[in-house]
Amino acid sequence: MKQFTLPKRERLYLRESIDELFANGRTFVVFPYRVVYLIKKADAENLPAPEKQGQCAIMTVAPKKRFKHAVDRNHVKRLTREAYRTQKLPLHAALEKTGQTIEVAFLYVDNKFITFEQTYKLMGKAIGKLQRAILETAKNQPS
RNA sequence: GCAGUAGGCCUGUCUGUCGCUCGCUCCACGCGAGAGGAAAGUCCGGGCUACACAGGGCUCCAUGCCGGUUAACAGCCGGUAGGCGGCGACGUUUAGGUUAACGUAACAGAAAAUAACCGCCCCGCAAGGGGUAAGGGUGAAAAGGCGAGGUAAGAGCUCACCGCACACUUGGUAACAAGGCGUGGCUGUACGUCCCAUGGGUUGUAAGAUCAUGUAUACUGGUGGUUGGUACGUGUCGGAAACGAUACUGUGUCCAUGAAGGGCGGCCCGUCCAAGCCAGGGGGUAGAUUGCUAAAGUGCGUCAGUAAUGGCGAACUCAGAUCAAUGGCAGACACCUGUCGAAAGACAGGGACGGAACCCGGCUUAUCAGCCUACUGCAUUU
RNA sequence: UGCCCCAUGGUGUAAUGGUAGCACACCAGAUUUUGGUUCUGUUUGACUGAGUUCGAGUCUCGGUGGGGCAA
Repeated sequence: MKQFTLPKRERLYLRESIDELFANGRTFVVFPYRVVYLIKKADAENLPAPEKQGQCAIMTVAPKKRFKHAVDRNHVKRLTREAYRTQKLPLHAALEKTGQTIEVAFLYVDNKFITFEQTYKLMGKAIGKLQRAILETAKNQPS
C-alpha cells in the first residue's frame, strides 16, 4: 500500500474552502512557517465525497512580496510539500481515531531559503502541534 | 605567440528510490510522456476571439536613405551617403520633402535676420549724415573660402581655383557614384508647424463557447381569489325604556390566519389583474467541460539566391497544469578551478541566468563554464 | 496570466527644451527668564544607463523600483 502520497484530493483547491479556512481558521507559528488550520467533525452525512476532498487537505503559500522570482516560490512550495508528504502519517492516524477532518495552510513568511533538512525538522514540529490540537478538540466536544 | 575584431554553437550524461501532472489500459504496486534559450520584460508584428462597421472626407497616432525578404513588423538580409571612435579588422550614429509660407532660438552679443557696437572711408568747423561685412569681440550658430583685379574704403562687384545648387553624360533596379565641354554669382543653421507616401476600429484565452447545484427571479400555464373573531350598522323578535337574543352576499387605518389588495365613475352581480401556491422556463453565480495545443510545426537532405528567405523531397509528433505538475534524497561518469605530484593520479570545491499558462515571428534584457570559423595589428621563426 | 500607470529635497507638490520653484519639516540666529508662537537666514533634490539637441527634470530607447485593474 502506498503511504507517502499527496494526490489532489489531499490538497486545498476550492475557492470556498480556502475562504472559509482563512476566515475561521486558527493559527500558530513555527518559524519560518505560519500554520493556519481548521478542524471539522466528520459526520456520516457531512462526509465529503471522495472525489472532492479527503479527510486531510493542505495548501502551501509562498508570498510574491518576499520571493520576487517564480522559480524561488516554486522551490519553497516544493520543499514544503515534500516535507509534509513524508511525515503526514501520524496526522492521518489521529484524524482516523477521533473522526475529524482538517484543512491546513502552510505560509512561508521568511525571505531566505532554508535547506531540506531544516524544513524536514520544522515540519515534524508543526505536525506534532497539529496532532495535539486534534486530540484536544476531540476531547472538548465528545461525540 | 601575444593583443584584438566580427559571427556562430552549447546551456552536461546516466542510474536507483520516494512522489506529482497528463495520456493509454487488461483498471494494478502497470506502461509511456513531462520547462527554456531566453519559458522573462510585454517593446513591436500577426493568427484566433467577441463587439462595432454602407461609402467618402477631416482629425489623431505610428513608420520614414535605397533594394530585397515575410502572414506581418519599428524585425531581418544586402547596399548608399555624411558625422564620430579605432594604426587596423571594424564599431557606432544620422539621413522622406520643404531656394513655398509661418513660429521659436535662453544668456551673451550692435545684430539671431529686410545686420553697423568698435573699426575703415567720404561729406561736415562741429553736432551729425552717408557708404562699407576686409578686421575685432559675443555666441552652439554671424551671411561661401583663398588670391588677384577693382575701389574713397569696401563688397561675387569682376576673374581664376576650390566648395555649393541645378542640368547633362556614363555606370547602377535604386539610394548614389564618377566625369568634364555646361548653367547660376550663390541658399545661414537647428527644431517645430506644414507637405508627401504607407499602415492603423476596439478587445484581449481571466477573450469567447457549452452544461449548471443552491439562492433570488423575467416570462408562460394552471390554481387561487377567503374564513373566523371583535366592534359598529341594519333587519326581525322580546321589552315601556335601557337593553337583550338572533340573522346578514353589510361595514372597518381593528385582531388572527401563508396570502387576502386593486381596476371596470358609486353599489351589487359579473369580469380582469395583483399577492399566495403548483408546474414549466430564460438569463446566470459557485463549480465543471471546452478554448488547449498537428502548427506560418521540428530537425534532415537537396535546389535557387551574396544573404535574409523560398521551392521540393522523405521522416517525426514533441508539456498541457488551472490555489496551478515537471520535485526530494542518494550514487556514478565527464567538464572546470585550487592544492600535492616528474607523471599517472589523489584530495577539496564548483555548475550560471532562470520555471510553460492560447499559439507563432522578431526585438530587448539576464547568463557559469566551454567550443568553432573568418579576419586585423604587433613580434618572431623558416 | 493578461492589460495599464507612476517615479522631482526628509514629506507633499509646481514649472512651454534655456539659472529647478513653493509649502511644511530640519539646522542656525533673533525675540523670550525658559519653552512655544513669530521673524530672518542656511543646507538638503531630478530612480538608473544610453541617445537626439548648442543645451534634457521635460523628447526617444533600455533597465530598476513602486502601484493599479480583470477580482
